[in-house]
Amino acid sequence: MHPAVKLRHIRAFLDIATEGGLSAVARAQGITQPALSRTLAELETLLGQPMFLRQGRRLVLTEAGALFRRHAGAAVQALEAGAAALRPGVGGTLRIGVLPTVATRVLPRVVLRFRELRPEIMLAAETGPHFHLMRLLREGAVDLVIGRLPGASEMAGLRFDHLYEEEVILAARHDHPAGQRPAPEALAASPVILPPATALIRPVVDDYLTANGLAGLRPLIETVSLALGRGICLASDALWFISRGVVAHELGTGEMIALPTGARFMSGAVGVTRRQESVAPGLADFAEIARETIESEANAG
Amino acid sequence: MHPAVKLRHIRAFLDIATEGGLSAVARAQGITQPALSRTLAELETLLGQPMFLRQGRRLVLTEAGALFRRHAGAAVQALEAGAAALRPGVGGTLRIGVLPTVATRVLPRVVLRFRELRPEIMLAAETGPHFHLMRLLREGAVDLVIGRLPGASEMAGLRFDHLYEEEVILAARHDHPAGQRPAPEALAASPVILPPATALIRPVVDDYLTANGLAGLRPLIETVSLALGRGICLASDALWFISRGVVAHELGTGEMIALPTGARFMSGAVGVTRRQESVAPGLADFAEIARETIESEANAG
DNA sequence: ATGATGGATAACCAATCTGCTATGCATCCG
DNA sequence: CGGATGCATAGCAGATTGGTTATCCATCAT
Repeated sequence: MHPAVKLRHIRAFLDIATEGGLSAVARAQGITQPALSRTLAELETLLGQPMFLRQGRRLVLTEAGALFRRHAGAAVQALEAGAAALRPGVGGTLRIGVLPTVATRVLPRVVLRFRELRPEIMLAAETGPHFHLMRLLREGAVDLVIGRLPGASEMAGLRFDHLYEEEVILAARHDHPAGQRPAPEALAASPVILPPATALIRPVVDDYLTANGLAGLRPLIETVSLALGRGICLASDALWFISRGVVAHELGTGEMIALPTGARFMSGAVGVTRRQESVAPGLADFAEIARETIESEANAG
Repeated sequence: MHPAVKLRHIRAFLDIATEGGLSAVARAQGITQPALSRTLAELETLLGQPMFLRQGRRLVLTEAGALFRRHAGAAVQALEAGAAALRPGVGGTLRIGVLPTVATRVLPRVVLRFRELRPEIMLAAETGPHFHLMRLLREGAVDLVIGRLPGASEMAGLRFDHLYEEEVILAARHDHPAGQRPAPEALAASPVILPPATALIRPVVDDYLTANGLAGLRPLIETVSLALGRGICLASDALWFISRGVVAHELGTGEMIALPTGARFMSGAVGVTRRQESVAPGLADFAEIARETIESEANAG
């Protein structure tokens, strides 16, 4: 691009494009119409082609103009967002929907890091079953949902950024009698906790059970709640089908173990889902911070 | 943002950030070090806080600086891309991976529209089974893949933008004897064409068959090829499990029909998959054009 | 320690910018 | 048709810009 293009040109261009005329914009900006006219003429010269068709006294975007407008708009928006990010003080609220998978391990780090970088933005977390969160997302009541990839049928108008891959495991208390015995065997002998029908991982678990001749198995209870599931597992011989992330902490401390299922069958994508056109304050940063956090962790681990 | 911030400031800032020093940048830009020093100082004043820590004679980005850098970088990139989009002449090549679903109906329109808007960019289309295309995408041999959402396990580092929802249907020639009889019944009486094991929709079809007590059904052949599948269907009583988009044209002309399956079970997301960080020429425009095309079609239809 | 390197600051200045007014011309609306 | 509205062009002027040189100071490497 010609280096003489200035932000002033871009701003003027964008205003004119939205307004559809010079005089109104000029008045609004407190300058005269000729000044603005010249600014626009300059830009068109620098870019090498007209941005508007002069139809009578109306200005309508050329194809090239419309194309450039998109880019220019994005550019200015990015810049403004950058400056806004620096301004201390209130920066609005970023509302995030949290699925259980990420609540234990990933999200705390992301949140802490986010707070460092964007202290002016308040975070509000909403939890619940995925369909609830997806509806909130669609309605605009939350700005993003972080967790497992939603079902394909729910993705219209949404955008998904992948963070990492995560499996469903079969968790038990550390001194569970099944020990290292293969999972199907253990499943027949112990009470089982399944994810509820509303959970994204439930179909995957059902498939596994069917494949191992355990279709129709009657669970002790259905839950993905850490507090509840863990409590039951620790106090009994129960086995729990759950995303690894949910019990990552307990696996780390040795309080719980993952029984070998003999298959890495039950893995799925975890990431950030947002509305495609959303520009909530800090959203882009949150997504990027999440990615960086995962990455650095992967490299460290 | 303070309106006195100029592109010059931004450019200088970005250069300094990458270089890590003033003198080198000043030399490279053909200006003196004091000039650049002042430019930077101005920017920091306008933004309200320092972008660099002066550690000895080294300049290292502050947290705020790093944050702003991301935004600023994106902004400049967007602007440059916009200007580049206007420049007529060679604009590089955008290599797209095409899955069968979109080849018939959606992609032709998108391509034509893209050609209008970005005539300088050459499009090169690659087809094949999805895992092949995903590998090409990952390796950088294609810039995007358009079609059904890839399996979760393949999405690491990728980004997915949803375009529309599409079902798998059971297609047959228009005067098929099964007529409006429910699909499960018809399936027992006719040869069946299934998608190959490498196709994304195969598991979905298998689930359907299992649910209808037809697991293990032996297909006439496995294919998602329009030419082959259509040829066989038209010349026989064969029934074909295929994404609606593949035979959309034939459904439109009445040459083929969709048998009622009594379930909208087999739907899935269609969209654009790309590397998260990719900035191939025209990529963003292609994705946006695809979205607009779908949208306008949805509104029109 | 010491010379070399790199950044900050100050004083200065020419070129450019960015506004203005005046004016012309086309179009739209009664 | 005629007045009002809106864009383009031209000429002009003050403010600003964006560079310069000179100088100082801190740090780093030898």
